[in-house]
Amino acid sequence: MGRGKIAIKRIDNTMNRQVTFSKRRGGLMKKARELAILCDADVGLIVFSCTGRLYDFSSSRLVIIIVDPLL
Amino acid sequence: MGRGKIAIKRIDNTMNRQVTFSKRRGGLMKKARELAILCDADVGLIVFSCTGRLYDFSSSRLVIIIVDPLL
DNA sequence: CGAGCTATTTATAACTG
DNA sequence: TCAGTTATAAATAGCTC
Repeated sequence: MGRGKIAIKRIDNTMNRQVTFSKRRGGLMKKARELAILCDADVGLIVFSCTGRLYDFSSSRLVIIIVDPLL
Repeated sequence: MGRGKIAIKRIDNTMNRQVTFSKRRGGLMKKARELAILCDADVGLIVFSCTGRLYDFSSSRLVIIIVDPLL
């Protein structure tokens, strides 16, 4: 989606990769939440950026336990 | 997206909810995989349908361990 | 029903200040 | 860099068979 079509492969340019990561991470989280609400499903989502930062979403009946993100 | 706009709240009609679940689950899995590839991130996604069926995606460096889906 | 079809909405790639 | 804009690609709600 967007002004150009992109192939699904690693984005080489670091800046573009960071920007895409931020935007798509937000979109994915939003859609995870919507699926949980619309369909009464339990959804758990964990995302680690390549720099090791953690982002997550979990619906109310689900718990995500991260034991060691770096292993 | 689609022919009509929908509010983000539980879909009451069972059949519609099942159809939406199937479609959106597929979309969410696809986007999780794309984020992992495009941005070199680790992504883990778990979805339980309201009937308890499990669907998941995890990128190569991540392992999802389900201890007990029903608890 | 389940699989496929589009009219629309939504997400987002590239652009801009 | 960074938040905001916009043109376009992609997802999908309701429909069709």
